[in-house]
Amino acid sequence: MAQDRFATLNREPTHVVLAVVVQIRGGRLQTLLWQRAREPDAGRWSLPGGVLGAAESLEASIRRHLAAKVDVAELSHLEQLQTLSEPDRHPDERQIATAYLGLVPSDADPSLPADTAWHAIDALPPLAFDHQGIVQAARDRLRAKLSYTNIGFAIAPAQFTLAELRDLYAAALGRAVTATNLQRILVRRHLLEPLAEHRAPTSAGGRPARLFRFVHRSLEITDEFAVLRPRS
Amino acid sequence: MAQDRFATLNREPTHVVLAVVVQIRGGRLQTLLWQRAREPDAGRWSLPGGVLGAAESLEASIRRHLAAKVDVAELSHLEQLQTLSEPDRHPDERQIATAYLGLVPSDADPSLPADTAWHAIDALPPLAFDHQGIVQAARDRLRAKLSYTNIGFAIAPAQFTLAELRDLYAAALGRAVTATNLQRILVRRHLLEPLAEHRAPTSAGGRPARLFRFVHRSLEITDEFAVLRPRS
DNA sequence: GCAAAAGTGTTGTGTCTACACCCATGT
DNA sequence: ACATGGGTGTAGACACAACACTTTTGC
Repeated sequence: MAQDRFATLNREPTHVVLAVVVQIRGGRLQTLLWQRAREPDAGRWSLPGGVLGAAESLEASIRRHLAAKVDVAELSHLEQLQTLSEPDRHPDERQIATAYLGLVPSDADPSLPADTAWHAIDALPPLAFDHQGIVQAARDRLRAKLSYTNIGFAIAPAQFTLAELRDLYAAALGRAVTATNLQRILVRRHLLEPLAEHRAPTSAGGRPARLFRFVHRSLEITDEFAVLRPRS
Repeated sequence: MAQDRFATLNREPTHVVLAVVVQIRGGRLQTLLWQRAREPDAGRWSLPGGVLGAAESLEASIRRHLAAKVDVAELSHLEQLQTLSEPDRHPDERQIATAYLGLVPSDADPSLPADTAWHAIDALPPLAFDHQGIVQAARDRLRAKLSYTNIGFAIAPAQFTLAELRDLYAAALGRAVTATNLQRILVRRHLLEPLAEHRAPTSAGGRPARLFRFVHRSLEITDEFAVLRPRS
């Protein structure tokens, strides 16, 4: 295949890697954006990333580029989203872009360079190029996976109360979630396990909340084939 | 981003596009493979595809390359799977590959070139490069989407009996499926609609089977957010 | 005691699997 | 008539949402 030749320009397009780095901050789903200094689209916010190196994989590349913006050790999960290739997606040159979804636990607070900031996904500024659609795809992917995988581990701290986890799920899903049912679903599926410790109540009083943690801290499919599956 | 420079070789890798073209033939899930004529991996079976052109999108490119193997009009569905980028995935040169999943309805029988043939996915020959894993990913994607989308339209003919559809689902899922429950699930979700016509029984007798068709013939999510969703 | 927050019990509903039973045709 | 394959009825299991109720704390 590599030897095939056909009658088009032989110049390879530039391959860039982008990431939608998502964290729940202040009860809202937010993503990391970087303000472009140069044309095209100077001044516009865009997804962090950069050009793929000659000897690195896409995942290694996005980790390398993100390291300039955040502490990569804070990334609890990273997965490939899609590759964009419309010939006119970049005004100046032919550019292929592979987008990743990265998740940061809600208790991390990485320091950021001056040109980089968190933005709420439901109130984004105008974004450069086709980045708006990539962010929406990332949000949809996260929402879907909250339903059939254990991906909650990647947005939550190592330990948390159910009320805290409920707020994280509610922020990610964009709708109210009850702690009661959330607990039953996640415990029934063996995603969540209770710890012996409790969290002391605030000055407002209330019963001390039990702490929980996710059983596994890497992605697992927990509800495969919802339908057309035999009982046993 | 495009202007960024860093201390690696500036030569862009070759970008190829591959497709796992899937059809159910003879009650088995099969995929289209092409026998490599040249080194590396000469003689090995590999996924059809080719080099991305300078002015085309990935999807346009895979359609163009597939046109050399099958009648592209037979493709009922085409979606991007993933992009592979391990630096050593090709022995001779740096190569990025974007893989697609293509579906062909079971009643199509496209004519094929001499170097191309259908192979049952559960009994593949050794494949070139990392193509084995791509085929598995394609199969898993199809199986999952049969549960929560209307993707059945893409493996089925325009009209079919429930017994025929059951056999297609069974072949794709790799497990027994009952026509009774399949009908109820798909009719309840308004994916399937009955037609007035019936199919005449064979010489073996039996009640004439009603014909059905899919309501929509493009991909739709039909069972989003199985969990944590209010009763509405 | 009372407010506040966490946690449990329980009921009802909808979706699915499984299986028995009925229907329509050819020979 | 009876074999063959298509189609329907129905019961039971299960997972889930909803909500009332109980528990444990601070003030």
